[in-house]
Amino acid sequence: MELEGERPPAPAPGVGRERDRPVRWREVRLRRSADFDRVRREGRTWSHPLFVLIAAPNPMGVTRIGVVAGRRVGRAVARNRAKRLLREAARHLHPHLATGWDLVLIARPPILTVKGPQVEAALEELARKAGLWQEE
RNA sequence: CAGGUCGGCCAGGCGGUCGCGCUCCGCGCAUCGCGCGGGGUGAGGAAAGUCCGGGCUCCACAGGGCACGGUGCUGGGUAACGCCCAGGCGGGGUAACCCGACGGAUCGGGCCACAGAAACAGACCGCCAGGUUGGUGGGUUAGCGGGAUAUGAGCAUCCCGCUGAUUCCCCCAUAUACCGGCUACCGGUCUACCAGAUACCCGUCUACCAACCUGGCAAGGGUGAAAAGGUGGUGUAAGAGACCACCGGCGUCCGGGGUGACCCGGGCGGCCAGGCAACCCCCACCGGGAGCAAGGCCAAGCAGGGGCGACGUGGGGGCAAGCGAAGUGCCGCCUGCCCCCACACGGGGCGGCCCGUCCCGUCCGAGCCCCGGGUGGGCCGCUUGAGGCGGCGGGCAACCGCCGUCCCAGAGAGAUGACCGCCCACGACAGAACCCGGCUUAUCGGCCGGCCUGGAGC
RNA sequence: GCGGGCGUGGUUCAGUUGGUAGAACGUCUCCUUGCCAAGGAGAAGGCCACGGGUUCGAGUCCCGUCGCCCGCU
Repeated sequence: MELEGERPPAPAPGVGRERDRPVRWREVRLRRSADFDRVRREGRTWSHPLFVLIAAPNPMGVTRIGVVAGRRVGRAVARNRAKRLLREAARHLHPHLATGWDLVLIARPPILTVKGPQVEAALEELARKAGLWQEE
């Protein structure tokens, strides 16, 4: 399912491969408003009915992930639900993602109709399209 | 048992794997801090909407008046409320029970479309009295007169006219005779006088209809959401609370009950004239402004520029320099700086205005406006509180007091999720962001209790 | 957290002392033209966002709900 054509720059080399270790989610979160703005301004976009993936390279050697659910998704309960599903999927699949990227996941309303594994499958599909997927 | 009504409670549960926020203990690295292991704890009845009320924090705290906003039966509860409890009154329901912005309409302004005579004061139809003018049909029958036919003449027969407005019949008219309907109209039904003379003459009495005029009336009709107390009687030309009886309502006074709203009984009064104050308004009571992005501390960083802007005046004091032939003293004059007082002006506190008051400033300038620059990190506030539970006591209750006991989320891109198994029989509305008390709205289903109505059985 | 505004025909908007809801454009029918457009004549189309209340009567006044938009910090 490798996508041909132009591809984002290769991940920074020489980063340790510690995929066996459980990911410490709090260390790989994208937190600052400036980071979100930078990714959405400079990054490339891949979309899926459940959510949208935006990716931009960073020079830090780690892959950070931010999660967004706007008012279109629903009220507070619905937005929390959407962000939890996206965080859980990202946490599980983080070891398979290329390093040195900042990712933003934007929830769409249909995500409320599915369960966890479908979100993980959708994230894997988008990661493959973006060329960020690394088979173990 | 069925239906109804009111109140209270629960908000899927258990187990396993991988994860999250906070916190405690131990160990390790070891400056903050980080990592590992273990324990504890972790969203709601509405956390929601932000419709009220407070606490807390900062700003401001002589005060007065006027605005503005809110609340609106009474008493109580409370930190406070527009909330709650109890009671009163009004309305709904067979009942339990539920609902009610529920002060004032004889201080004033305003509004009440259309219809209707009139919407708060009146007369369209109508009823009554008086006056003026005009009118009251036809038939039959009778009388009288005339004529025609016929005859000697008459009677008789036929025709016409007049009279009896009244006795027999018919028709017509009449919105207060009655019934029905599409209701000032239409249809149907009923009634339409009395007396008197010889229905002849004279005279008298009197009825009815129409139009108009003058006056009286407010019963009835019709309009409307709303029209002047209701029923019966007296009374009158016709009528009317004009008067009377009973009933209903209003005002006022007295007596009684209640803290009070209000209720009960009695007397008196005129029946005086509606509704809307979620229209203005009046009355009573309440209300400073902002909000945890409040506010405080630490660290880091930066760069300033422009515009508007009040006239100042008088007095006093201190210091310094100069001048008055001389003088480190005294006095006077003058200049500069600083301070105080009074007045004027400008600005601010003072939330909208005025008075008043306090503070700052008046050309080295208070304050205001515009442009530009830096930061957007950390800590505190931050959860022990009008707190939960249990018991006792007070109170009809809301609630309050005392004692005991418990600690029960504190995040900061923002913590409860993912997967599997089982059970109940499939899980609704929905996520804390400073904290409480209420209200309102959303909500699958289940449990418990009080009361009411109906039916059945003992 | 605090504050403000708006929901009316298909669309854009009016609508004051509360009294039968209007305009423009659009739609439809007819006329005009060989045909279309323009033009002329006429018509249809609204539970005034929703639910209660006040009033005889509510688009309008009061309370609540929903949706959309804006401002300040």
